[in-house]
Amino acid sequence: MVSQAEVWDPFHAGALLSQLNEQRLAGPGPFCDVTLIASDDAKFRAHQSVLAACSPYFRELLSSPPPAPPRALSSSSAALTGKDRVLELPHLQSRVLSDLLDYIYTSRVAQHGSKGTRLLSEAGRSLGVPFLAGLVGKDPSRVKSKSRQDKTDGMDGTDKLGAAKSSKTSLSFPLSVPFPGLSAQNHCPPSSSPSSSSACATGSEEALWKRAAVDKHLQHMPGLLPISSSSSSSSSSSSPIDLTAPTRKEPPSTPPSSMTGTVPQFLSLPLLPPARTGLVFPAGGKGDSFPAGMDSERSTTETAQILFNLSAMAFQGRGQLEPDRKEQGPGVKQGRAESPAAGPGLPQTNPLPPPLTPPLPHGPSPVPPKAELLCGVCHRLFSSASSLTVHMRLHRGGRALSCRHCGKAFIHNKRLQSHEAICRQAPPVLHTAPKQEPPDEGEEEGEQGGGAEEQPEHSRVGPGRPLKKGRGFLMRHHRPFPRSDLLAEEDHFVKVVDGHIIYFCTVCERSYMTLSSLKRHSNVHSWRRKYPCHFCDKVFALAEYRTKHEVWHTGERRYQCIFCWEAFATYYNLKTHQKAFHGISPGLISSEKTANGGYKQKVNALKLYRLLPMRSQKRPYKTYSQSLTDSLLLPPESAKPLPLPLDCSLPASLGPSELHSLISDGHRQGLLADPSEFTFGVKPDGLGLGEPSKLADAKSDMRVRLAEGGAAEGERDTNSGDGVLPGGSGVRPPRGYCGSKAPVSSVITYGHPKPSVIKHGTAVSSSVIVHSNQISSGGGSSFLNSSPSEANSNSPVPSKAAHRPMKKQVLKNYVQNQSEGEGVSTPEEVGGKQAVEGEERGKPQKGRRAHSKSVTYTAKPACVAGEAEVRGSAPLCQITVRIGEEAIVKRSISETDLMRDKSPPPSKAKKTDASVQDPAEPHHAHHHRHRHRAHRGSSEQEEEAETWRKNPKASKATGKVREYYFRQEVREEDSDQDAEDNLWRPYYTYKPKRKALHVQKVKKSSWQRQLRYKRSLRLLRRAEKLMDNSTKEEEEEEEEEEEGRKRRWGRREGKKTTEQRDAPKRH
DNA sequence: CTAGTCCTGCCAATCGCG
DNA sequence: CGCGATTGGCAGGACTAG
Ligand SMILES: [Zn+2]
Ligand SMILES: [Zn+2]
Ligand SMILES: [Zn+2]
Repeated sequence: MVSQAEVWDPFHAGALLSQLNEQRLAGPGPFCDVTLIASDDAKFRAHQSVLAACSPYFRELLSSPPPAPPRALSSSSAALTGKDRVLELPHLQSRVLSDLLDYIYTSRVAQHGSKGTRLLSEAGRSLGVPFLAGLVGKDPSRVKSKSRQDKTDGMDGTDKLGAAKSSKTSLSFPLSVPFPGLSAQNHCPPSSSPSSSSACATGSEEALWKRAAVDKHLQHMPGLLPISSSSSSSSSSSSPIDLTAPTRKEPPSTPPSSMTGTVPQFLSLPLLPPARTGLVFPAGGKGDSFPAGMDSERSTTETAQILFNLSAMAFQGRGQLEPDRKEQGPGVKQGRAESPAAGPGLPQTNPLPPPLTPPLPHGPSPVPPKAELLCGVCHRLFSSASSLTVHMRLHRGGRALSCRHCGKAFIHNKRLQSHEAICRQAPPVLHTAPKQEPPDEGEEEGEQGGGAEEQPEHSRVGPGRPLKKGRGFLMRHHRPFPRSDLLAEEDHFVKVVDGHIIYFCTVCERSYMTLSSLKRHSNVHSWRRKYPCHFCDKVFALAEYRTKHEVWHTGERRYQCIFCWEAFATYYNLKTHQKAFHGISPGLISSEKTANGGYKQKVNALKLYRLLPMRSQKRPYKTYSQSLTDSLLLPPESAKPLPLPLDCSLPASLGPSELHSLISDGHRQGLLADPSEFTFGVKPDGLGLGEPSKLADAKSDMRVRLAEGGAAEGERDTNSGDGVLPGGSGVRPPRGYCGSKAPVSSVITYGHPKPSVIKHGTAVSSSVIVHSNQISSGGGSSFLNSSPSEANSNSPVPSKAAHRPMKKQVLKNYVQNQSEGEGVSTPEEVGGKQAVEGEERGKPQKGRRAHSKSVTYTAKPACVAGEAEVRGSAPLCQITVRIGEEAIVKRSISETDLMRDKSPPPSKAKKTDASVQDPAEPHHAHHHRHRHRAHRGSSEQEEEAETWRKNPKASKATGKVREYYFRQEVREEDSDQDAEDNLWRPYYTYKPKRKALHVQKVKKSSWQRQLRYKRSLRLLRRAEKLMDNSTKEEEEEEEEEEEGRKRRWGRREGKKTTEQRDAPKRH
């Protein structure tokens, strides 16, 4: 077929195959359009055309419109884009399927023992892949070298195609593995990379990775593989050899049109970079490296044929295979011009060139209901298929990447790349270790206690390995104690740079200025400790994460804006609010941060917000920030019970119902009314955490009063609203969550009147100008909430906690506060001033008199910032803070400008809505699927905690109940499978931060060197570990990371930031 | 791009030990 | 009480998802 005049690239087939293989292994990229699900639910990504090209079975399957069932499946198990198909292959185990795909994409067959081979062979028969079918009884090695004929023999009836192919065999295409010359770099020159999509590495690293891959291939495929005569190539008509055939047929529309069989054509192939062209006759080079000859004999393998067949269509549009689908882009079909015969891989059934006639009803329906745009993994809903597709990367994506050396699976290319570099370096250890998966599996099992997921097959790591489900991954986190310990020991290494000690995580190489930070971080890898949410099944690696997360459940809003008194759930929300409504630039708000993103309290930082005490005081002490903050700005106010913590302030006398009624009237439904308002405990609002709880409303007044009253009472033991959280919802913590009960210190010292002071602004740059004189001390802040309410009768908390005496200081302060309370400006006052703006918000207006000295903060609109004032433009808002006892906020700004317009950010509305329905954190709602079960941990603590949860009362007996109560971190041992599902994981993986490097900018180069050195050390360590059988740890960790990484990389691979960050690390 | 999460330096509070 | 080791809260920039 190839015309004599034609020039052909002997390496094309191999390179193409290689690329295709990479595509599928790379995870959910734009190229793979079918997901295969093995009996054990393992999922594999592949190309429809490739599958169809090599298996009649797939061809048929894919050529027909997706059956309804499949669809369902797709929606549930994997989100797919319209084009994507999901094929469930219940008769194939993941391992077999993996091997099958490996074969299809690499021409190689992994030997897994007779059984494995047998299974594979069976699969080959059932799928019509002669070569595989013929594996049984054949010597693997031989098999490899076998010619097509052999394969043909094995074929089953399934192959309709069978016959045809042989003829074509004659043409040989070296399956080449990309010869050296073709190395990835060539394919994807960094410089040119941009054009290359996923297939090509965008970055240099990627290039390396590819190169590695190539090398690998070479190793594995030293010679040319025999061409299998397999029938696989579906179309008899299409001769594998005949390059032109397919191409020529192409319809005008297709891009691939270029393929004419001539050299140029090849060039045009998307997969192969132009560079390749030059390769056309790598003559010299290739000959050397490859035995070359690309004679007919060696040349093509079955896969090669497939590739050839595909080459024509591959990029025309995947649609070909799935002509029926409407979803495919409109353009998709166009590509398909060829007659059935022409398209090798194409199902003859769909000759439809007719893009026109697309859709079958059941196919992915043209317009899938949105309902279908549901992530099968997390159940999240998406508005568009594309978004869902992207999202799915998070779940499945690139699990399939595997190390060519050891087979270890990775989610992200980068990770793989780095791993391979290492792997190559330390072949002995790493290579083998991974393969000895047994340990790994064993470990999981042991730890998991029979996790549902353990499937030996899955555990295998290697190319084409099944994607593990989230659960599977998670499970890996569990390590036996011993290991963790071991890990712990090696969790870091230290470097001294310029006299500074820098701690590095051995796992991810992130650097830390402090050991404590590193240790804290290391748990992310080791999961030595787990911090389960008290409300849901999520588990976190850092206590802080859990704490923050729980806010979603409690609805607690601790960040109060001093300008408008609105309270927010997170600092972020507060900041956003102030920026939007008060024109305050973050910079002014407070502390300065360290180069690393860490934070350093400024001595005279001015805080424009108040941080209310944590409702669930896990730690009965006032935080550093609190004291500072309060002392600075809030002194006066603090005296007064803030409205926020209703629960705290709520007098017992007042029944919830009353409150409720109060609340209910007014703004309840109003725009402004936010859920937060109704925090009384009556209902869990759990709502918009992001939303400010409006202190100002009418209710606020009430609250204030109540609060005061409550405060007066001192600690109200009887807190009717026990479930209520400050600012928040009445959600009651389920398992041992101790709400306000915590003894503690919520009350903080307040009092020292040190008037900080502020001044009005003139000049500080941004919008707010402040000037503080002496900020000094202070102790603190005051929160009414302090009431140690321990007592809530309801509170599950054991008496112990309740009984805990408040600190003297705290009490003292508290008392003081109480007394001062009267004079202090209350929110009400503020409200009054705000009244202007406040209507919407329903803030009460109460006129108040300012006492003592006051300072005025001027906030301008962000846009106007600073300058406006200079010019004399009116400040958006002025805040007067009275030093001493009360703070008064004056707002001269028109509310409208500030608040109304911006008003409730969209997010607000959303959240509210959502929240109403489900108090739970929006994002993790889906996590609830799996119940977090009791931890079986051996650790006492854990048990305790558990006990508590199950039966709070039971735990009371122990004197330490409280501790447990508050600290439920679970040790590794307790791993619980279910819990694992919910393990927290970052969006991205841990890698050295760029900033860390920045910090040391000057020394950057040296750092890099060090890192490199470090890495080598790490390798050594790893090797050691491996020797110890501790391989898993790393793997596990890596996998975890990988997941995140994959996400990250997937998205940002090409970005500078990423590169930069990596650079130091990698180079 | 925005909204929101993640990370990590810094430090408060606690715990264990003497 | 001091001291060292831990734990984890906080800020706010870095970074991700959508
Ligand atoms: Zn790390
Ligand atoms: Zn939760
Ligand atoms: Zn505000």
